[in-house]
Amino acid sequence: MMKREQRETQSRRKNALTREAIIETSIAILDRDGEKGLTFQALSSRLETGAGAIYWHINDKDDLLAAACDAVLHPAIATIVDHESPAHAIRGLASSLFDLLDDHPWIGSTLTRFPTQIAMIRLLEHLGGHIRAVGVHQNQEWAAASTLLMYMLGVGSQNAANAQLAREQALERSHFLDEVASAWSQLSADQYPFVQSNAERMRTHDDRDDFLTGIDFILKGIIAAGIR
Amino acid sequence: MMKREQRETQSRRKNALTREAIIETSIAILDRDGEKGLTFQALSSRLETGAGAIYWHINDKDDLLAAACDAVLHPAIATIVDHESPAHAIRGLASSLFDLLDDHPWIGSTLTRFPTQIAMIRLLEHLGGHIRAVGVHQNQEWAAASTLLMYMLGVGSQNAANAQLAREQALERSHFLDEVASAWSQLSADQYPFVQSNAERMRTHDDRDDFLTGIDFILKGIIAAGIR
DNA sequence: CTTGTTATGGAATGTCGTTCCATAGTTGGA
DNA sequence: TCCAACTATGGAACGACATTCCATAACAAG
Repeated sequence: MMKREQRETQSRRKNALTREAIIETSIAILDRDGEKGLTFQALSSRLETGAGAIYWHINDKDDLLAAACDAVLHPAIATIVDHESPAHAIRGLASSLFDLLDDHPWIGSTLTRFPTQIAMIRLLEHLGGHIRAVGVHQNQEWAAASTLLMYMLGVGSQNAANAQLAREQALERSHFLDEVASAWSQLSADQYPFVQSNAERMRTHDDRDDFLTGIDFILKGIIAAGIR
Repeated sequence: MMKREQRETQSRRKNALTREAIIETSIAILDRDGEKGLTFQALSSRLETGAGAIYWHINDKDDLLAAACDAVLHPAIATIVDHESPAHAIRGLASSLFDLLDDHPWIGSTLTRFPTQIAMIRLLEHLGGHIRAVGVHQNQEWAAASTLLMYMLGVGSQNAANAQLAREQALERSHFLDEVASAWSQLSADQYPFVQSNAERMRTHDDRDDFLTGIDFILKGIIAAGIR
């Protein structure tokens, strides 16, 4: 009766339910229906089993979400190629990560919710390696890598939240941003001159470009702090 | 039967339940017991009423959370004093915001979850005003303000998640970080040289300092990009 | 006092995550 | 071949929760 620990993975039964199958199906549901779509009801009906069987393979829903997150992130991070310079490498990592979080918005909130996940350690490690290659002073390398990571997670969560809100209103993402832009452009120019005058930009801008511009700001700042 | 819209706020009853009282009590519960502590059960028992009465004044739980968020942020942002330079002002705003999110960790996740909140517009407006004062080129002012905001939200969500995990394990925040540091320091130095060698720093570092160092990186990068 | 509106509080509903448990499948030994 | 012992299953049961429903209390105006 001792759950399923780290035992050998050989299936003793045909059509056996496996942890991997559960995670893959979960990812499919998350991608299609978002975070709220992943219920044990939906999961067990898709897997043609009961909730109890699923719990033999996973601890709880948090475990499942963290595993799904890792299953998507791990191979994606591993395949990132090296670049000519550390700065390019960081930019490339950020770029890949953005695309990944854009395809799987649920990762943004999940990754933030379970900070001890191995996926985040791997991200930090990659960032840290490049940061060291840049030649940042040892006292600042941690802060530099953290800053980049926190920024990436911030954008990721934000995109996730936008995707979630758009889904609730059954809107396309672009239409959703259109509505935000309209609302912001109607703000009083006295009270909110900055937001109001930039509202139009919401309609036309490219999230990805803005994100990478932010990465460039941070990189520039890190390097500038280092050479001083 | 048309709920309670924007009608006049005069109470027609003594000991009247008001939206404001509900929000204040919610904030008290959130501060004491975290996000999971805020249930309609807890809320109605504290207010000595029923769930139905509460729903007369609020739309749903999301409405309540957003309102609580705003009720804390609005006065806090408004009282931020001006500083000698725009860069100092941004640093001051960041600093105040950090302390606020540290005192009310639930704001971190709530603010991220409802991006259309007025509170976020106000934050952007403040940041944008200072960014303009710095003299950033108009093409970049939006990206610059967004970068700062995304970074702040990233750190905020992360602190919120840490606080939540610490609460679940009934640990003090410092003990929680201690455990993270221990786990990270036991990582293989081959696979994770950067994280492993910085694990010790987790135990001694000051979150606040790291956060502000990140703000400085970004500011430096924004300014460097502008003067080029 | 009467009537209509505003507001209340608690019961009822439906959806979750999670646990329980009877039982089926599988393996290794007698 | 039969028999335990372990592994795994599926669905019922449970408790917590957000939300809705509804009878009725409190109030204002006439």
